[in-house]
Amino acid sequence: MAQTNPPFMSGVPELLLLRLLEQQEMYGYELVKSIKTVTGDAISLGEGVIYPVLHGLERAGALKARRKSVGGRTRVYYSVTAKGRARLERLQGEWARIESGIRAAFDAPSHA
Amino acid sequence: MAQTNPPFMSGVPELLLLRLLEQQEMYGYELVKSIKTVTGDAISLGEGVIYPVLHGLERAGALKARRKSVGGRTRVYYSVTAKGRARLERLQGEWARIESGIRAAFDAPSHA
DNA sequence: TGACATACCTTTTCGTTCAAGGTATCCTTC
DNA sequence: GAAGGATACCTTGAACGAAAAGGTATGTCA
Repeated sequence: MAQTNPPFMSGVPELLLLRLLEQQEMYGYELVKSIKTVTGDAISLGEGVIYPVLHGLERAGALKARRKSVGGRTRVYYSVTAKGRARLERLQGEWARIESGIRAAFDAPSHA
Repeated sequence: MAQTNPPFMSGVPELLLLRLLEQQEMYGYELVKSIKTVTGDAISLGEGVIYPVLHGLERAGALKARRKSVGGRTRVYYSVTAKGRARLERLQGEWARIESGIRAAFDAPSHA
């Protein structure tokens, strides 16, 4: 069934990850749970989405990872770098632009 | 270079087309110009995006087309069907959900 | 004649989300 | 001590769909 690229989701995982990690370092599994709660259950991202994005952002130098053993389990904590903060800011601007454009389109008067 | 899937644009063309055509019938070229103005220049979609979406929506029964000759030129006017209106409503709901989720994430308090 | 706007369209590219599956450890319950 | 669920990491494959670039043709204006 693989319902891919559902409407309006492109770029959203990256934006949310950067936002959450900007506030405090977290690990993948934790981020999955966190996104669901901070968005008030509006947005839910699976691990299959989170991990690739995390790795991609790390490769791009936007995130920094460090391993930490907690109770026999290994966690990989991610935090945002200066480059990541810049990226977040750019993405936020992009989002604001699109969002305002759509709002404008729907606020426009109904007749010609 | 083909910068595909730019952040936050998935589903947006379809949403805007349905919104504009809900208000009055229009043809492709006109929609390209219209989207730029109603969104306050925030969103600009090329013909390579508009036409495929238009055709897809027509095939799906969301739009109805009729050809019209105007000054030697042929225009294809599109209007929204009942099915299209339902689709627009569903998409609007989707958009509202995502938008509210992101707003919630950014309104959340900055510390743990 | 040339240039530009109008008006339609298709093809190709490729990034990205998602579902599904895979491994391993820990904790609780029976 | 077996079973099941939660925790925690990860990869693969598919499919979608936005964008760029290119293509055709007519009208208008200088």
